[in-house]
Amino acid sequence: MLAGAEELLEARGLGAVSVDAIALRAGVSKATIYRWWGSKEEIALEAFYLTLGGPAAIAADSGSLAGDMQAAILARVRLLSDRPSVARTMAGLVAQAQEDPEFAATYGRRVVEPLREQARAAFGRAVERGEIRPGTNVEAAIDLLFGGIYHRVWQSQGRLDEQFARALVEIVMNGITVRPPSSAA
Amino acid sequence: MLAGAEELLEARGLGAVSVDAIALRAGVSKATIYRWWGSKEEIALEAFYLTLGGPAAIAADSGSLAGDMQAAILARVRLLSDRPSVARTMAGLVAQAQEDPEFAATYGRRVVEPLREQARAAFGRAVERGEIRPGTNVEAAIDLLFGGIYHRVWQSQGRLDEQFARALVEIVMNGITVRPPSSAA
Amino acid sequence: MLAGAEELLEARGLGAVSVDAIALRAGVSKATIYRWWGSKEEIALEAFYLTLGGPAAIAADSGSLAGDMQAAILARVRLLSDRPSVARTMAGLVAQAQEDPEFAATYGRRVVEPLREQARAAFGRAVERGEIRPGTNVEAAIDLLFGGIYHRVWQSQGRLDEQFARALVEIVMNGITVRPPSSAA
Amino acid sequence: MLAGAEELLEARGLGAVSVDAIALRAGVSKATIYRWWGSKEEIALEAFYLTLGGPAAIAADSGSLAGDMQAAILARVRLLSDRPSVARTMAGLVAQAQEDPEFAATYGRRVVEPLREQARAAFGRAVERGEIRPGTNVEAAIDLLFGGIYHRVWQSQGRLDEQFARALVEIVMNGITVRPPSSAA
DNA sequence: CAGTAACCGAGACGGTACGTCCTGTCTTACC
DNA sequence: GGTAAGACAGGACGTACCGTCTCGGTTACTG
Repeated sequence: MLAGAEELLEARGLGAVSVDAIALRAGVSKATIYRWWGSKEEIALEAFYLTLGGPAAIAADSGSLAGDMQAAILARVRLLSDRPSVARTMAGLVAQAQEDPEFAATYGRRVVEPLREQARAAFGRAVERGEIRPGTNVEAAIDLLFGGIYHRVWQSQGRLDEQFARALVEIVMNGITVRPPSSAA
Repeated sequence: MLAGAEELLEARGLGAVSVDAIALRAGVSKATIYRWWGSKEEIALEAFYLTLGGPAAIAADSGSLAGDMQAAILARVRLLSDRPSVARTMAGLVAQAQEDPEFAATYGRRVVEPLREQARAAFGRAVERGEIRPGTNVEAAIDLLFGGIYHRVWQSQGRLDEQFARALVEIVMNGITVRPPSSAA
Repeated sequence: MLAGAEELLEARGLGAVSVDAIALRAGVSKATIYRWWGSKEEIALEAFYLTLGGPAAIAADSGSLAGDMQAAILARVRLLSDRPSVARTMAGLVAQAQEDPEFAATYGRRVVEPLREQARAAFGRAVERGEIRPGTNVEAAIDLLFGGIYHRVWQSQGRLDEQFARALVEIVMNGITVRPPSSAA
Repeated sequence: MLAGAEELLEARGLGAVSVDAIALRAGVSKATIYRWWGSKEEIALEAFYLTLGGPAAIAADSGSLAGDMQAAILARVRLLSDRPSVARTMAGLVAQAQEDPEFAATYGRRVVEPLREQARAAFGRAVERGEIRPGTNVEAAIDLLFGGIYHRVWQSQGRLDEQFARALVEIVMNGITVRPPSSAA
């Protein structure tokens, strides 16, 4: 059922897929669909659940924040560049989240939080190791890194590759200025 | 006409506004709308044109890259936090851009490029001043900064305020690590 | 549903009735209408089905061809003169039949054939009784009688009354020449 | 202009021809069309004017009523069978005449009356010659003859040929009964 | 021979209806 | 008792015409 929905989404995109089509493909009645989900966006979200956020796959500790971030960012970059339909569908989910607070909550819980949680853990380890400056706004750093990816793929429409992923991490780690000041924020 | 559309979008959101409703509100026939625009997303884009990207409002040179970035980021943050309907509508535009390449091109030209252009100019001045490290991936830095904003408002659903804007710029300028090495990751 | 359509047709005429209006009046969705009928003409045809041709109401045998014809012609004349909207609507159906062969078939089956069948039966009895000349073109006689009515009401715009009905039958029965020869023209 | 309209009508039929299409074909602006005609039906009527009724083409006196009728009926039968689009278009004109009294008047004046006038003249000569029974309803006879043709072509959908034309005249002249009574109507 | 009026093509426009599609609810009949 | 099948009201879609209307650019009259 969710598998069929996923195939349809890959093939046609969220906007061009109707609940009727999903029901037909799954050999299921529309009423049954509405018994379990509230909209095609919820179906898409569930269909891509593991792919998009999953139940916080335990990320290995690489020993350095840069390594952990690199791994997380690269994973997401690869997902979005290898399966363009996932990026396309996510844009639809994000749009839906702006119009439906309940869906927004589900989206946050299923997609955003697992990744943030993972990132927070990595930052936590970095704090213990003394890798990052005290007073650093960790939440902002996370928004920066992931936001950079989505902005690239959704808005700038630029190349989304490993080199770009590295550049993101490099900048967030070290900044771009020539002579980093000794105190901050 | 565009004014009426804008009001409707503010009031109801892109998803809940129909072309019929826009036509009715504007005292205009639907055929006329389709003569000039291809979808309600195009109308929304044009209605918010100046607001969203405008014809590259010449940004003042504050003398430092940090100052220029601060100004640009703060402006966008204020736009999205003061007028939540703009953020909501933009999510719909971005989703539409993923499904319609022609619209994506228009969106890029009208919304993304003006801001990037402004940012590129600021970065160019910074290079001349020797403010940033050679080899810095300027495009990635721009995606980071703006992407951070959108990720915050659309996905993290966190507070979007001046403090957040400052944190974004601070991190991109100076990084987060304690002792910035000369090369990274 | 058909009752509502009939009222609308009576009140406004086929040309001025829209499918939307029929749907609204019947408290029915337009999609439902198109699920069952292909055009407003088909609706009109079905709405007037019994009125226009019906399932060949068994016509009584009056004992003579003149009597049978008189009854049939008079019935139609009364229908068209008592309910002018029926005549008006039929003209629209006939026009539609010229442009849509499938509709023409339905029209023939539902409107024309039942009456012709009835008339053929009456002529068959007349042949058995030896009332009519051998070699008579029965089909032409039927077209004459009914055609006379429609020509009067649609084209000549003359009075359509019992006297006219009698004149039609009288002429077809006995001709108009003074001394009917045994062969003609 | 009218020539172009006629071609379009032949090719597509009244229902499928729009005023825009006529204007385009004639290289004329729509406003100009509406300056001269009130509807596409009026255009069609004028385009087929001579064909359909003309300014009472003086019909030759064949010397007998049967001959005169034969000529008139045959002419109309040939017109409708040789140019099916004329029959098709006329059905549209007749339908329009039922919905628009002003158009009905024009239609009567241009199409119906010229033929009736010609027929009346022939009947008048027949009366002088003593060919027809006194008290004969001439108007009914005319409706019968022409109506028979239209009923055949529009409703019965049967063959419209010379044999049918002869049968119509034969029946109206001599009736169909074996032994015509000596008094009538 | 210039100035002016009438006309016309082009086509945008407000409006109405079209026929299609999809949504979310409901009922029916089967298993 | 749950479910497929699918009918249904509702409503938006994008298109096609209608009849009206303004534009300019020509003619063809007039002074």
